[in-house]
Amino acid sequence: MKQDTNNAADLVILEAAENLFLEKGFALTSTTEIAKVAGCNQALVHYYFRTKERLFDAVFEKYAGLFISTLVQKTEDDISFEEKVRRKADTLFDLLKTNPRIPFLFFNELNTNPGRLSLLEEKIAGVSAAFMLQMESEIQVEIEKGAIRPMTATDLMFTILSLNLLLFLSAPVLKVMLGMSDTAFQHLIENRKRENITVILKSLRP
Amino acid sequence: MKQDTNNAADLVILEAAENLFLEKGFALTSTTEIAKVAGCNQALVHYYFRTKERLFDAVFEKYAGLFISTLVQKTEDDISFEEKVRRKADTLFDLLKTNPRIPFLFFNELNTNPGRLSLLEEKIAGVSAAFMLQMESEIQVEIEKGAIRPMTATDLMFTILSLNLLLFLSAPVLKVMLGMSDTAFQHLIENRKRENITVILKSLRP
DNA sequence: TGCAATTTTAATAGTACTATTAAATAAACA
DNA sequence: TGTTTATTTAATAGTACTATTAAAATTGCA
Repeated sequence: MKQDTNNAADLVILEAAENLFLEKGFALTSTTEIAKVAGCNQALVHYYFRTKERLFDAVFEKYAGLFISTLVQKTEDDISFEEKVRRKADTLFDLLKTNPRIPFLFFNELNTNPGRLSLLEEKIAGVSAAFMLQMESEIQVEIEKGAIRPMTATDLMFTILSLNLLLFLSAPVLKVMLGMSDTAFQHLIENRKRENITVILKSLRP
Repeated sequence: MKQDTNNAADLVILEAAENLFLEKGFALTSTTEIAKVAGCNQALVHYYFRTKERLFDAVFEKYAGLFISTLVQKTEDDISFEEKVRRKADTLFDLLKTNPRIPFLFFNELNTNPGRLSLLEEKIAGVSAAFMLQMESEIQVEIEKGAIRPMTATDLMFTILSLNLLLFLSAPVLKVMLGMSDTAFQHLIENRKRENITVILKSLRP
């Protein structure tokens, strides 16, 4: 592999693969191209990862872990429910801003390769159940106080996810449609962040 | 082509292609497979459509037209603004319910093949501008009345689209994650329809 | 019926991709 | 240094796919 880097070859390959998968998805990315971007022979990709599938799994698992752990992260205790919701949306938004192409990759691959679902399933099962139960009970308290309207934790999480995910899923379309520069688009993103949080918080109202 | 149908061959091919594209996307669908599903020789696919790309464009344009025209459809005049919003969300939801895989196909292809964007762009340009202006002025009236909070037509449309699109984009994931039967999933969908409309209407509040 | 146009097929050229293998090179180490 | 181990490459087997072509089958119609 290239001598101008002290990274281990497998990491260089992994990074090249990651970028290409994020750009074009699994099907349209070839190991030949990954090798070219990584600056090595195509056989080396297979030497380290055996199959293109395993290489993809490595990328997929990395980000699945990152997203899931962020989503189920417990917020501080000594803040209001509204503030907790705000922070949850905020954290998700920032994670997406740093990894804007991940939703595309996930939806694409989960839709085309149902087998990948089971991989995600086992990863999510334990952690999410605990988190959702906790949230459910907090919501129940708020409802009984009359602070928010009747709803479930699933309802709320789905709203938060929908608003934030779709922004980044549609980013490439929006950029072209609105003929925006990258900085103009950053502004739109920030505006929409505020709008998303507004919608989420208003949606709680009794 | 199969003799047990009186459909023209090109329509049978188009329908087969449509189903496969919706199931697996452009890249993972081969003309060989399309032919097999259509019950004809693979060369016939190329005889009628010349390239796989053109065949895809036919499917893409059909649904782009359907979705765009539904989205910019003017609602009746003699109903309240809130009712207009409700009906817009309602119509979109029903369209998605009838064509649940279209969002996946669109996002997938617009993300992987940026060239397709220009095709969509010209289709959308004229009609959407007029619709959005109309909506913008109606919103302005409501804001001045103090009936709704300050917001733009883009804000509102984005909220409506986010909530409804993501439900169907994530359907395959949800089905597996929640281990649901098809009928149980239909229930979830209908519940979420109500929830979406609730969120949208609450988000208008001053 | 017989001819012309259309539709369908078999065969295949050409390309690209995944994965493997065996050989070459470099690193580790005693 | 010499030998073992790990890394990298060139070569290639094997497969699948798009698109074309020429011939066969079918259809429409004079």
